[in-house]
Amino acid sequence: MTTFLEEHGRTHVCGELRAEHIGETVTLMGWVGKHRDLGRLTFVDLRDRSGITQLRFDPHYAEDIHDVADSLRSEWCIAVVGEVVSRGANKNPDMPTGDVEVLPQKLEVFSEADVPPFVIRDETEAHEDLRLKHRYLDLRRKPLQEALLTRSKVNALTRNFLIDNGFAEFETPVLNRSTPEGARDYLVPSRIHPGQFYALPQSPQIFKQLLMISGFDRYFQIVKCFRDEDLRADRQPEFTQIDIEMSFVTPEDVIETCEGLIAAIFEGVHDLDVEAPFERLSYDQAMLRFGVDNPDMRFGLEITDISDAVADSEFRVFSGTVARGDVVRGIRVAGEADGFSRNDLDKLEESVKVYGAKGLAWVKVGDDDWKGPIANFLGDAEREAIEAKMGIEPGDLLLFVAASEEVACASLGNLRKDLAAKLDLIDESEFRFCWITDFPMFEEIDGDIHPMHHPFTSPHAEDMDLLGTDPLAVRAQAYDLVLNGHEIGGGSIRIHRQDVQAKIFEMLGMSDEEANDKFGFLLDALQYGTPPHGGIAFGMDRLVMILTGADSIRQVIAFPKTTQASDLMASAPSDVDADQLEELHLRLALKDDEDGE
RNA sequence: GGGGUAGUAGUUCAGAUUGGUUAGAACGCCGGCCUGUCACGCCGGAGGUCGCGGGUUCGAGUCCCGUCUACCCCGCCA
Repeated sequence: MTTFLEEHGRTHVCGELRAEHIGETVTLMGWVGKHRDLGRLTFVDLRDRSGITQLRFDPHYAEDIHDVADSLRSEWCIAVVGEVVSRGANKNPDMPTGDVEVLPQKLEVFSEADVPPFVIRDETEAHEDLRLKHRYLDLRRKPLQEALLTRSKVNALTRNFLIDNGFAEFETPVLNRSTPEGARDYLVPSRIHPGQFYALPQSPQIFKQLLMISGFDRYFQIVKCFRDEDLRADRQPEFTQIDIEMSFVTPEDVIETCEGLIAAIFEGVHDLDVEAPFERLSYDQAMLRFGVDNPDMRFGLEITDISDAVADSEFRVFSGTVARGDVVRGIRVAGEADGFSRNDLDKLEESVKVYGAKGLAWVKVGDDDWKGPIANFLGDAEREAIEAKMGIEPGDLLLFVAASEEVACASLGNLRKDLAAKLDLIDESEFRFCWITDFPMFEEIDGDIHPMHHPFTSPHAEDMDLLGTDPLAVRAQAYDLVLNGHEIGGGSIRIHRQDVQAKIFEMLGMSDEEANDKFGFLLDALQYGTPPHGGIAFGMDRLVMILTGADSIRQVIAFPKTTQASDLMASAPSDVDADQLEELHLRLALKDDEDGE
């Protein structure tokens, strides 16, 4: 006996049939969407990833399959053989295949389906946790199918562009040694080496540099990376980078290549001409004007420093802050003096307190006077000075934070985003790129110096002398690509001189012994004729998220994890057998309140 | 580690302010009718550990304490 599939191959997909196919006999395979039973006449929407075709079961045509047709239920996987016919006067202009329907003469049920836990349709109301538990069903929905197909397209466009531009793709180890800097590592115990561990890569950074030393010139890899840190809407513990490295290049060369790649991706996905070169902003400028190093440039609401204007203010909160060496900065919200109630302003104040601000001072600019709790403390001279800096008009709302530079930036930077959302200032169809350049080489955390990017980043040539005297003033040859307020890529020119690399390790508080233990292979390799090189890594998930208009990278990852880093479908992580632990030379040391689940 | 929001039929929610008879609706599901539907329509029906544990009370979906899970944010993310 032959099976249905042996007798009938799929001739078309469900989104394909048009008026021109009328009269053809076709074989379609897919899933039952809606079935509408009108008594003797039954309509079934047959769905696959290409779209939907309406099947019409009419006993005049095939009496013998009508009972089976009536028994069809949602999400059954079936096949039909039938004739494509016109819908005549009953065309459905809302669907691409709406001119036609298929009259099945044969019906094969491959698999029946349980009633799904949520209805499979484009717009679902089901909560995300339920959908994650049955991800294979959620992935039947069109928005997720489109997102993953876009992701596949980005993969292909990336490979094509880079291969065409002389890049070669290499794989690097997933099982690697743990290195001290950066994020927390995911560790893998070694069975063969008792007590020792591999680490999963946070990025293939050192390996790609070693490939440059080997002479491969132009490397790329689309690669999974792992960081054991807390999750966010745009952060997963495993994520995908488009990893790129080039030899004999300046930052300009890397940037130019990236702009070409991005343009190719946007053209391929959205048929959109991306304007290059992209806007550039130094890190200092970005922090001053936007408060963050990933500014959303689709709207204004820039931040203004008014410290000088209020240094001698009667308003002690302002003058005292400036006297301490901290800053007073503000945002002018044009024409919104009447747009915010006292209650609204209280809410804005709560939102800046999250970032450490003590409060949010506000002024409503009237036609001939300023109003608000602090207005009386601001004299004419101060008002004029503030006006000169912020360009004030009657009807404006002014918002101020007095705090350390760090807190002022963070609070106003995020207030700026909140305001834009509230005032609906963001054009969701716009893609606005910006390079952030000249990052500081180091940042100080609790008195210790840490690399802002990573310890292989090269300082600016002209700042090299500052390494010994004023390390916090040293600028790095590092650049981030920001799109609509998301960092979608970051890279740098790397250190190619062994003595400079050793010096950086030393500055980071690493002894020679420690540096040799952890990075000896890199320091050795740098001794053998290292080309100047640099590169970048793009966050694929974030890029696809923005390309598809998703608001979380979970929507563009086939099987993502929850904010507790769990896979609700596979129930990972999980306990393991005692035998497995034994083999790996591991013994659990759980505290009383940890039961290992 | 911290802050916020949510958890009640299969699903999405209402019910909680003011503790009190039998916890409702819509969608979905099941059955019946229906030959042009495409959010099909009409009639009928089934379906509940009110997240979990404890407490207060004559009585708890409702009040109190604890806890779990999901989401958003801070910290963290070279």
